[in-house]
Amino acid sequence: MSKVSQNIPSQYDPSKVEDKWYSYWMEHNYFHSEVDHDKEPFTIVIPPPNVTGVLHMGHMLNNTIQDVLTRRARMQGYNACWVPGTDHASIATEAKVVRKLREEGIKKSDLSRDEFLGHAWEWTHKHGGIILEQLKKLGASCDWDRTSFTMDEKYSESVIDTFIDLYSKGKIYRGERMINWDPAALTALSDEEVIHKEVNSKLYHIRYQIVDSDDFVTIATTRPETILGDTAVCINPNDERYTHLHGKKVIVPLINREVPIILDDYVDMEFGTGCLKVTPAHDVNDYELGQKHSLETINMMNANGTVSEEGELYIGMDRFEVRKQITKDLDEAGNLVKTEDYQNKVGYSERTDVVIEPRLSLQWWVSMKELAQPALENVMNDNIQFHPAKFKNTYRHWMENVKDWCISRQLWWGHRIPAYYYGDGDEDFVVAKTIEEAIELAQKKSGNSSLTQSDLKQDEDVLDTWFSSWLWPISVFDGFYSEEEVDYYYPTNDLVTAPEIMFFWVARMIIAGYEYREELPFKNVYYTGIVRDKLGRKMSKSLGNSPDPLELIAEYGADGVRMGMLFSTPAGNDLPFDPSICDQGKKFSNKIWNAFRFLTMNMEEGVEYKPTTEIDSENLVDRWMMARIHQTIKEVDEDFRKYKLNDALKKVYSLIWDDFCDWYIELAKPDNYGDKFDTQKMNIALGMFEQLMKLLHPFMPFISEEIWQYISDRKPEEALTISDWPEYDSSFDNPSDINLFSTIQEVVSALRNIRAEMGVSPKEELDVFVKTTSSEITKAFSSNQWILTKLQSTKSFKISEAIEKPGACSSAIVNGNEIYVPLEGLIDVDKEIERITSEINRIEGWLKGINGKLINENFVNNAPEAVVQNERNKKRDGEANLAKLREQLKDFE
RNA sequence: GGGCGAUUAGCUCAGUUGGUUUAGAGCACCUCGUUUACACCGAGGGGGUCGGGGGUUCGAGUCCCUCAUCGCCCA
Repeated sequence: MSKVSQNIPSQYDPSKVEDKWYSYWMEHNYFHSEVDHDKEPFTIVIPPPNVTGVLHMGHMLNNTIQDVLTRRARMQGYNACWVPGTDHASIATEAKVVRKLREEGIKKSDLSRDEFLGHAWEWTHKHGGIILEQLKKLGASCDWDRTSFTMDEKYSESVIDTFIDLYSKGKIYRGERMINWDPAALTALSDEEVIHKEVNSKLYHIRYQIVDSDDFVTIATTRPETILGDTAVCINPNDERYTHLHGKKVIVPLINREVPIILDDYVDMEFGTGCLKVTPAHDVNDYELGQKHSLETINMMNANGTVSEEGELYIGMDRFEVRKQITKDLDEAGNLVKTEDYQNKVGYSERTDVVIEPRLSLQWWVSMKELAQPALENVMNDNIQFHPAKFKNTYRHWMENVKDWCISRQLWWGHRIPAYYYGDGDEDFVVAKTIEEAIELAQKKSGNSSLTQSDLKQDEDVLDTWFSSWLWPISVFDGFYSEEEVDYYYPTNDLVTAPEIMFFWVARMIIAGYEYREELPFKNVYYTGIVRDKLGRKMSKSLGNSPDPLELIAEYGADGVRMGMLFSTPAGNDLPFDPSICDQGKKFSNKIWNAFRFLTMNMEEGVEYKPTTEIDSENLVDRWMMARIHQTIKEVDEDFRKYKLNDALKKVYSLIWDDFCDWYIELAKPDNYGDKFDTQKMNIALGMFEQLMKLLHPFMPFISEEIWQYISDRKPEEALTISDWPEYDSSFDNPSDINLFSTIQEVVSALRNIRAEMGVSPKEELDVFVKTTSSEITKAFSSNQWILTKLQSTKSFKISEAIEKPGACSSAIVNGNEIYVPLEGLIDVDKEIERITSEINRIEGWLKGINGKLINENFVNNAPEAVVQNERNKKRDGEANLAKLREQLKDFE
């Protein structure tokens, strides 16, 4: 090291460091990966954020974790490849573009499809890169050359080809079904895009007159407006209350339509009145009843949620207005029996947050049952591991009850469905990649060889966004058209994502993986928690309860934010976020910075320092520090294997702060004020610092690289980010050194404790006597006495088994060794008595428990010998200590 | 309504196959302190009997049952 500096500021300033190193890493292409069959790949594909989105706290957490995994793998020598990219987010983006156009006075309906798409692309190009740029600020070590977008040309082609393939295999079909309709976005949604919320509604009891009778039946409904579409009333055939109604008809109020009373044991006799109104066009269950009993379906609602012509009344009125009005009208007509408060769950659109309408509609579907099989099996048998594993249950439940997937969306932004219609019949269509192929197929299917391109009309709808995202781990490697990359990088290693998209995305990627590569898409899925605010609400832009990630980075540094988030989030647990947790990260940065700064202040001008791990084998402190480093390497590796990232970080944190800063550096300080470090001592300290920076780098890449580069002038190929991950070496991991040093630490703590309790200043020189339990301990303490005297100012320090307890003194016991500190004139007798008495009480309580066990014959006879022996040892040591304490107490009485 | 998971110090969480002490860590809190980096610091300290109840066991925060509260998923 040649850059000796006396003028490093005492406050670490990340803003001066982070951009510099990110640029350096980019400049040297460290994050780029190429196929290299001599190296094992480590691959992560990013969960592609919404192309028009901006970074939120969830992204911060998620991408920090991916970066930690990627950086460590890179250091371990894997060919690390983290593929970034964005998702076109059909509904969300289209909604934003429509809103933007509306603000400019343009209605979507006034534009042609192509014109609209022009605006959408413009928007995408303007906003699409923002979030990826923000990830760079966080330090994300993505291979930016591989940045993908779900609507890239090649990617789009794979989506269309997949559609065609599944259609040809009979796994995609077109059919009229009950779907979830979003009356605001004017599109169908999949089941997963519907959020069920508990709401306070009303249950309306409405009576229907029986035809040719003065009798009535009363039904209960939360949606009275749908009576416009009623085509039956259903009762349970076993319901004796209604036997007299079998075969009768009733009159739908207000519109006076006669509809049959049907019998079906689907009806729950306990619920409401036991009579169910049936509206086959507007309720999933009613639809099935309708099918079963061949009921008429009346589609009484328009796409935008207003009443249609078929509704006969309230035509053009909004559904919720109608609910109010019809209740009033029913009441006036004498049909409203009562209204009661009622809590129920209502489906809302994930994107637009409007109430979903069940609606009968002709859509495209993926038949899921068969496809889901391998995806279910390979998670349950742990071929794909979930972290934490508890999510397997949720996954299984969904997979076992999987429903067909509605994939068509009545939107323009996305992958347009490759179906071409040549007539009005339900089957008058073909599926083809191009219109040329479509013509050929259509001529064949219709038997009409005169069909031309102008007779064909392509489906107006686009595919669900997830129908493209499920190909992500394959398509980003061009896996549908070339084996070269996908063969090497696939299956990927880890996927880091939120549990909330387990079904939307994770499950479907697994399905696509087995369908198209007969192989899992990733080996591990790490589910992050949800970042919440103090009130437990999910942080979101719309709620306005999320801090701006870039401002956080500006305040605490990317390292500080990364560390703060990781520190407080075990895998799968929600993170109640408070910006102040980043403060701990910032403080840690500063601590590291100052530890390093202290070393530089102890360097001699003109000396060439060479960091080394060749420690002074005579020095217990060196041996102990190396042992702690290697112990930590081992533990951290184990934590990574279990995906316990926050445990790993805590261990590195404690190694640096507690072991290295609080003990190692303190003991490395020169004896005399103004002296500099001895060169070899400095080299060792720097060597250790290097190891620490390696362990820290995945978590805090910037400060670790900064210090690494400061320690020595490094060539580009020597950057920390591509250096070797430290390897555990058991020859350094010496438990007896660790034990001895811990005992010495306890002696120091005991002396500090005495000073604190007695109000003795740290500067006051003490006489210290240590009466040891054996000659081995005496020897060990004596040869390391310098450690004790360096950390405690002493006049004299005597160690022996034969120490006679001096007169008035304060005392302590460490592992049976007695420590005496004569404090003439300073001793507060009452305080000292209290100290000893409370210790005696503690040990007596402890021994009581132990004796209780040993007296119990069942314990002595049944417990394993080692356990019993251990209790006996505890009893022996405890009693010995007790005797010593009682002896000490005597002197004060 | 069905399923899953949680409930350990003021807060956030550890606690491995039931057996080292009267249950650990970080943050917060209290006391002292400007000692050769760091007050974004150092030293010391207080604080929980592990949601309630019952059971299994020589022994349970750790296994079983039950109740309560909270969260998530599904209908």
